[in-house]
Amino acid sequence: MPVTLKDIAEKVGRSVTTVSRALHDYDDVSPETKELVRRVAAEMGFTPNIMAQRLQKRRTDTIGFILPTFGPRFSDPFFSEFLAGVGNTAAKLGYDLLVSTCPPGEQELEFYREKVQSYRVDGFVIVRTRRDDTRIKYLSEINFPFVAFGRTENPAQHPYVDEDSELGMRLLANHLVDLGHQKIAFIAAPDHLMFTHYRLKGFREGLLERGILLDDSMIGIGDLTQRGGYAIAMELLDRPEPPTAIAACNDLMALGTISAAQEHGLVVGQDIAITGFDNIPLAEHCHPPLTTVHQPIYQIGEMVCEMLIKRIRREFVDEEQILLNPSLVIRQSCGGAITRR
Amino acid sequence: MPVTLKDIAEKVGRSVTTVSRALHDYDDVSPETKELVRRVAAEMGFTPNIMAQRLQKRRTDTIGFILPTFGPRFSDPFFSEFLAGVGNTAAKLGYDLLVSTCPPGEQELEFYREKVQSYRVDGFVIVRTRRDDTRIKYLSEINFPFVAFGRTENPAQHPYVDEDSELGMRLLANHLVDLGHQKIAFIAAPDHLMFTHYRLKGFREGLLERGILLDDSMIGIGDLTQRGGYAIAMELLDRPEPPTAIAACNDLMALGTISAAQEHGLVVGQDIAITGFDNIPLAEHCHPPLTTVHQPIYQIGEMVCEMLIKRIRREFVDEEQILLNPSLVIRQSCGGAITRR
DNA sequence: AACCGCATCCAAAACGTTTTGGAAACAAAT
DNA sequence: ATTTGTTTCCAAAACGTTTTGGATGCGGTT
Repeated sequence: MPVTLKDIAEKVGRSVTTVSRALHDYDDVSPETKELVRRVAAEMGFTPNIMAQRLQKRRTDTIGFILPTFGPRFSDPFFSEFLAGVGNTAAKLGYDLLVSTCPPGEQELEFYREKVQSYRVDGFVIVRTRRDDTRIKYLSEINFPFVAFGRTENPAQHPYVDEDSELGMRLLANHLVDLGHQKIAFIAAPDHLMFTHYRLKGFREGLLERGILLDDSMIGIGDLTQRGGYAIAMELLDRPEPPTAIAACNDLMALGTISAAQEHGLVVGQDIAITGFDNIPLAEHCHPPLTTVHQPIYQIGEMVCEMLIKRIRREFVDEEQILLNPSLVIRQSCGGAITRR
Repeated sequence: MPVTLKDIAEKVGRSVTTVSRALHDYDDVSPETKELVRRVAAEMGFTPNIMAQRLQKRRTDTIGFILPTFGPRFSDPFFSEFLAGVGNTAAKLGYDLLVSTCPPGEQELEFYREKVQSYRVDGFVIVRTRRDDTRIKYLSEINFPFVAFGRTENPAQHPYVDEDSELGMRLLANHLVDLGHQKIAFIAAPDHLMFTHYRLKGFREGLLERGILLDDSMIGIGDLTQRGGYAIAMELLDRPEPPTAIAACNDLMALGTISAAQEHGLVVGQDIAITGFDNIPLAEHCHPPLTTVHQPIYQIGEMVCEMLIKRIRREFVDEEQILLNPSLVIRQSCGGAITRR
C-alpha cells in the first residue's frame, strides 16, 4: 500500500538507486532529475520505511530508557520530568525513545542484554545509579554507548551528568545548625543508591563542620516515597526526645514528613524544620513551601540525552563527566531561627 | 560481529531456512535438527535481528504514546503512572513502547502522520481526549489502530477506556451540599478537554439535584497544575463573599487550592472544604488528606494497552468501550458537616 | 584517433529475517 | 512398477533501503 522507492523509480523512469541518491542530494544526480524525483516523491506521499533504513544502516536511531522501578504504583515526579527532557531532546535530534520499566535486580541485566543483542537501541540512558552498578559495568565491558544520571563507585570512569548533592546537603546541614537546631534527624534511602549515599555523607559532614555529630539512631531508611517518609517521621516524632529538624533525602519523603508533623500538631517551619531535596514542582506549592536543594531535572535529562547521542555518533564530547553545582532553595518549611523547645 | 541465522546454518550444516524454522518450532524439521539448532544457537548467543524481522513482517511490534504536553516543566503524576501501566503491559505482551511529547496543536497531527507513514508504530495510545479530537478523527479515517483513555464527542464510536467522571462529580457535589455548603466554587480546566467537560457537567448537575445553581462567576478555568489551582483559589478567596467549598477538577489543582486556603489562614476541612479528582498518591499524604474521586490510572493504562494490542493483532475484543464506575474517597479536606460562617 | 575527465546513471549486492513452493528420499499401498 | 504419502530439507524471493563498483556518453585534449 505505501509508496516505495521502486514506485517512484517506475514513475520517473529512473532506477531505484538514482531515486534514493536524488532524495539524499548526492551530487551524481542531475539537478533536473533531483527536482523531478523530489516532486514526484512529495506528490505520491513517500516516506521512507524506517525499518528498511535501520536494517541497512545497522543502527536503530533509538535510545533506551529502562525505569528501575518497583511495583505498579510508582509515581515519582522525578521520572516524568526527566523523561520529558530526554524525550524532547531525542526527538529534536531525530531519535526515538524506547521506554520500559524493570525492577532492579537479577533480571534487569537480562533486559539490557536482550535489547543490546537484538539491535533494539543504539544506546542507553541510565538513572538511579548504584554504588556498585552492574548495568554500568556490563555496558562498559561490551563498550556499548550509555550516559548516566549519577556517578558510581566503579573506578573506571564513565560518562555522566550529576549534581553535587554532597555539597548541597552540606550547605543544608550548615543552614539548619545556623538556625539553632541541635537534635537533627535524617531520612535516608537504601545506601546502595549512589545519590542517597552522597546526600547522607554531605549531611553528616555539614553537621560536623558546625560541631554536631549525626546520631545513627536519628537516621531512618526510607523508600523515597511520601508514604515511606511519613512512616519514618511518625516514628521519629513519637520518641521521647523528638528532633527539632528533619532532613529528608528527597522531596517526596519530606512531604510525607510534613504530613506526619502536622498530624502531631506541629506547625512546620515554626515548631519543627523540615527539608527535602530535588525541588520538584510540588515543593513550591505545598504548605508550608518546602526548603530544598534545587536539581534541574529537565535540563539534566536534556544534557544526558545530548551527550549520549554525541557518543553514539562518535562526535566529540568536550566534557564526559559533568558535575553541577546545587543551589539551596530556602522556603518556609525550615522557618527562621529556632526559639522554642 | 553478532551471530546471524547464516552463521548457525553454516555451523550445523543446514540451510538458513531450516534454522529459522527449527527455531520457530515448525513441524517440518526433525526433532534432532531442532535440538541441534537450538543448542548451537544458544551456544553462539544468537538473538534475532529485530529490524530484519520487522521489515520482513511489515510490523513494528511497537506502540506509540505521544504525550500532549506543554512546555518543559510538566510533572503530572498522572502521566508517570499511566505510562507505567502501559509500558509494563506492552513489555509483557512483547511490544516496545515509543514515547514522545508534542504540545497539542497544529504540528501534533504531523507527528502522528509521520509515525504512521514511516511504519514506526503499529498503534497508538491516546490520552487527554478533546471534545473534537483531530487525532482520533485522523486515525479513524485511515483505519489505524488506537485506543483512547477518554471519550470524544465524535459520533463515530472509537475504542476507549474511561471513567464516568460525570457521575463521580455528581456524587461529590451531592456530598458537599449534604455537608451544608451553599456557596460553592468549581475550578475547571479548558472546556475542550473532554474530561473537564464531563466533570463540570456532573458537578453542575449534582448541585442542581440538591436545588443549588452553580453560579458562573464561581467557576474558574485552571491549567491543571498546582500553581494554576493556587492562583484561581487565591482570587476566589479574596472576594467579599468567598466560597465555603471549592471543588477542583483534578487533584493537582486541589493541592494548590489547599495552599491558597492555608495562606488565607483557613483550616482546611473545617473552615473550608476542598476536593479534587484522580486520587493521585499525593492526595492521601497531603495535609489534610484530600477528598477526591478515585481513578485507577495504572490499571486503566494496562487496560488501554491490552485492548490496543488485541486490536493490532485482530483478536476478538469483547468490550470496545469501557466505562468504569468512580468511587468517592472521603478524607479530611472536606471535613464533617459545616457549622461556622 | 586515442585518451582523459566529467556528468549522469544503474545493476547488483548487501542488511537478516520469513515465506513460498517445491525437491529428495524413502516407505507403504496399489 | 507405479503411485501415494510422509518426512525432512532447501533455493530463491521478498521486505525496502543504501552502497559498491562500475557503465555510458560526451566534450575537450593531445
